[in-house]
Amino acid sequence: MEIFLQTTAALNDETRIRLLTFLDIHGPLCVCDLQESFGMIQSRLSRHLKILKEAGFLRVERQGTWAYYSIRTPLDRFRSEALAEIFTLGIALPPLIKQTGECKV
Amino acid sequence: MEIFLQTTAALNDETRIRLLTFLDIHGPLCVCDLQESFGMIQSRLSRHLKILKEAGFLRVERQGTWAYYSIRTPLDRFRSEALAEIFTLGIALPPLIKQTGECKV
DNA sequence: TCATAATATCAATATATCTTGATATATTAT
DNA sequence: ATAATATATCAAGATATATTGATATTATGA
Repeated sequence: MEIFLQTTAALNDETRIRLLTFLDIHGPLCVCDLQESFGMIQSRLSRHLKILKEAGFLRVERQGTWAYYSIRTPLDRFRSEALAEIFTLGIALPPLIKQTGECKV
Repeated sequence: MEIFLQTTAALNDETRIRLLTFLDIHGPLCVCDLQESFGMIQSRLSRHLKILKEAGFLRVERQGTWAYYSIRTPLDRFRSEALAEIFTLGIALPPLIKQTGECKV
């Protein structure tokens, strides 16, 4: 029950839905890329990414000080069906702003 | 987006998860049956049933003063996958206490 | 080691959701 | 119409979650 509610809680937030679709489209991105693209402050992003990771949607690859987030594969049936459902919604996303080596955000 | 969040919000509550599984197992039940079985006060049940109905999980058949709630069929892929996921959790449920005609709850 | 940059966590406030008790609505029987 | 029953809704307090700004942690390079 607990793990299921963790999953549904993760899905029950507009910011996290947008992050999931964005990461699914644009592949592994570091926090500062997302920060620039979404115009959000870092602590807010970090919190939402942690929730999505702990709910089993994301994986993190650390490269030095950077943390690259991407959709975890393979996803189980429920999570991948949720992701598929999200894609039918036609959510408007910001353009990707990718940092070139040095971030300084 | 709004409809999706309505669905995830409905799934993001332990009481509603238990109601969903219970209704899936025991078919159409009126509020007073659920009230007796779960030992919950009526207003609480009514509220949760409304949320599940508006999120597309339940349908209601009115028969006189009784309102019979059951799982809506057919469910779309996301909702039925959610229901399937719930069943893998092995949630403990109360025994069904069915009213015999007159309710008086 | 020290400075800098990227990310994570904490504390406080704001917002949303759940529960309860009271009240309202609707249907049936007298 | 009145009374009784089943269900729905409302208002208030309790609990949980989101956002923000500040601080802590971690890794890199001088």
